Amino acid sequence: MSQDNQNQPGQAVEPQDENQLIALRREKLGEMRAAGNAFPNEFKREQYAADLQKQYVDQDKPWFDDNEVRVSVAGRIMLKRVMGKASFITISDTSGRLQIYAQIKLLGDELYESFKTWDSGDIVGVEGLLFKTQKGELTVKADKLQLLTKSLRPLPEKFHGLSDQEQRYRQRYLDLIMSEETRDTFKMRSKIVSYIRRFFEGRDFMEVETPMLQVIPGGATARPFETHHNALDIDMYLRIAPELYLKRLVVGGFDKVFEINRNFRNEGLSTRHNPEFTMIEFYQAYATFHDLMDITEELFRGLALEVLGSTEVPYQGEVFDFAKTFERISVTDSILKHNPDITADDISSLEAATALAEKLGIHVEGYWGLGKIQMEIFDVTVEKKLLNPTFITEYPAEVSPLARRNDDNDFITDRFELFIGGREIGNGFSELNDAEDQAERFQKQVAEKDAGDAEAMHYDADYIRALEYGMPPTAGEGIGIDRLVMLLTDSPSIRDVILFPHMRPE
RNA sequence: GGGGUGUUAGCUCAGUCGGUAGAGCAGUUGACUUUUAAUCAAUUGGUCGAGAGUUCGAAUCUCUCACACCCCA
Repeated sequence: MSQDNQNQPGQAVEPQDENQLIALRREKLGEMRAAGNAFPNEFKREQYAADLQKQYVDQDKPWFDDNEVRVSVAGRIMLKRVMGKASFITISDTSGRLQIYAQIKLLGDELYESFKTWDSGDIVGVEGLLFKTQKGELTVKADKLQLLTKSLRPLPEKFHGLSDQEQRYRQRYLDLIMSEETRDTFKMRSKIVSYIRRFFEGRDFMEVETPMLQVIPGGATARPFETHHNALDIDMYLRIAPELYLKRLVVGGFDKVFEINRNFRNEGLSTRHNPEFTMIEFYQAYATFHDLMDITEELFRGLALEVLGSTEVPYQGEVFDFAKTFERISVTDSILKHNPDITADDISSLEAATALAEKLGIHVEGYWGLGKIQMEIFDVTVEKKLLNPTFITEYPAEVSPLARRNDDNDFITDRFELFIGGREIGNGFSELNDAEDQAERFQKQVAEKDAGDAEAMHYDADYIRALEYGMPPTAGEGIGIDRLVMLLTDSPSIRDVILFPHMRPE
């Protein structure tokens, strides 16, 4: 709280969207202030709504006549039905909903009259005995009732809720109040992250934290956010990936490490892109990209079973099968498989591939090699068709500056990307641990940067130095958590799985 | 960056051919002691996203801008 804020309680700054409804609630709050402490905090909540619903689901109405169950619950008033000398309200706490019965007989005239002025959205504490209504709904017969927090703003319509998407993203708190579906999505997200963490911990991986503020933004090809460190007087970047730091740790002898954290990329916003997004990256020494594909299948299958209870993953009208072995197919084979009119010759020489790319409407830059052009053709003609989980392998070295070259074919690397629902979900490879090759690849990246590729990598001399000490054969992978959560929660937009997605300021 | 759609009461939405701005919910007042989106009666509430233009007259037609959503690059 700002110290120079001279405003006294109750004389708050006039909000711009003040209206009749808010004004009246402010008046009610004013009366509460005059009557004593308007924001009491000594109420002790003892039970959660959902626990009680679960615990007493099998007890019938007469049971409660013989068994006194006294509870103390608290939550937000979502529904209110006043019938003269008795009322029902439905409150919502973090676990679920519970009905409260308020009678003038039990509460007394004064409290009951006051209660009738309370509004939906207000937060209340309730004590009383449990019973079941004629329709069998578990209800608390309130003998103590206290308004804990006055809500000054009216809630959205009780039946339709908040449907304006912009408002749901900008005022997520309101979306969470109104939508069980939204609450479930983020509970699911928490479960997913928790499962992933346990999965790797259970395999002796160590969780680490590496710099988010980096002097050289490395580990991926993307535009970084720039910032400045005043004391050191140097420009710094928000990280686009943790990769190079995690591999330094493998050099240091931490054979199995993982990090779940945010990356930042200074790019456009879309249903699949948010400027900050969450990735898990994990690295395992003495493993290959084949091992990673096995681990990934195991992880995804386990996750689906854990959070959905099934290996069939419904998504936007499709169903993806996580039970079957994930298809493994090379970049070039996948192009041929999904495009009967494209021949192997069309994509095996720079000239032919360039011609094909241009026919597909791709703007080919002069510095692109065959590998880059193949990937562009793949992006346009294959990616969207990869619905069931598919590992695409044999990525060109040209577009894989950190991956180990294939022993039999140095045009390609021991790398894969995982696609589900037509979207890239993961990217992994056997790591390039040849310091001299890595130095050359960095130099090539620098040349591409000079040639106009703003996303090309910087030369990271300390990373080369680390590799020169020797990194054991290692494989590493990154998985986009947000896109994974989208899949498992059947969410069409990345904004639906990020609590506070980035929007243009109001 | 390009295209499409949208923006009307606190919320969910109507608004015909350009002719005085509508409903439901919420709110307010009254009735009602087992309701279930309670019900019944009455009633308050509007810079129609912003600006300009056409017109006797614009929520409605035209243009510009803002924001959002969707599609494409």
